[in-house]
Amino acid sequence: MITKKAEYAIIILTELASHPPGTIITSKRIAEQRSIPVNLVVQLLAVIKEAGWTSGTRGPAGGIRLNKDPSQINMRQVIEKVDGPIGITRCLFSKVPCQDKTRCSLRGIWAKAQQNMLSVLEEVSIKDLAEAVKTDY
Amino acid sequence: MITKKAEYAIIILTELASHPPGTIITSKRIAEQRSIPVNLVVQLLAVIKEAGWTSGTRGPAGGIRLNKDPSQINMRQVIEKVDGPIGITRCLFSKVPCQDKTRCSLRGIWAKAQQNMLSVLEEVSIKDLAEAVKTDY
DNA sequence: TTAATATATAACCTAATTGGTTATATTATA
DNA sequence: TATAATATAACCAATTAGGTTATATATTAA
Repeated sequence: MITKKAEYAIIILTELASHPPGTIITSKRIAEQRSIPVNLVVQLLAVIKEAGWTSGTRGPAGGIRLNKDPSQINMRQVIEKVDGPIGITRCLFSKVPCQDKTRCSLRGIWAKAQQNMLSVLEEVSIKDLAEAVKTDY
Repeated sequence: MITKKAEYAIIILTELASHPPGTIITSKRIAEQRSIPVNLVVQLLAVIKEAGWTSGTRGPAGGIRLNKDPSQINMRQVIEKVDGPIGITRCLFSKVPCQDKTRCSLRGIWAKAQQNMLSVLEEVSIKDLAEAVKTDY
């Protein structure tokens, strides 16, 4: 399952992307705005930063800035960065198909089902999400 | 994630469906044929039986018989019977959408991604799987 | 220079889930 | 009546999810 942490990470990036480019926002503010535990925001921002999508400046007046064009970050990328590789089945994590005939027939089906799911998530960017939120106002 | 138990259940039904209609097979034999722990086969057959797909006769010369046309059982049905309702995200389990704007925008996307996945699993029946295995020989 | 504010990083914790095992009861046949 | 089979329930260890706690480090303003 896609974890809540991955969902939070998407929301955090969306919050950053819904302000003018270059805007610096504090973790605390993001947490308040989106009702996410502050500690989790901080924890997730560390992972997000690892991907190079944001950078942070410390001290008073410090905060987080979005570094990458949000139209170039899609949902799948964020999920995989936070949760690791996606697999709807244990089977899809192993490189080698197993020996059992039925199970091998299944592998192709799992893969197709998963790809159908992922293609939706690949088509939606953080920018799309930020705009969708704005139009809701 | 779709559990190994659900996958096992699919394999068990496929094994039953790959013999002439009405054939009685023991749990032990299914377990050996498909390399599944016997205890798990027994446990899963209890769930499968609940759905009315099979019936068992006890005693020596007893075993399990497939009751339903395997073309009428699809993968999604089996998974949901064993694992319960499917949800790629915690969010999709709650009937009510949450308040946060970003999260509500996400809900529709999760739902679409999940439906794309499920439609694949709905299209494949136990009969399809049993035939796929046969043609592999 | 020091207090306050903010990110950065790591370790820890509890509850639920997964993938199974164990134990026991029941039924039917030889 | 012994044996082979299903039926049912309880149990269990390892992993994961979701989050907290603690501490270090950098920056600014007074």
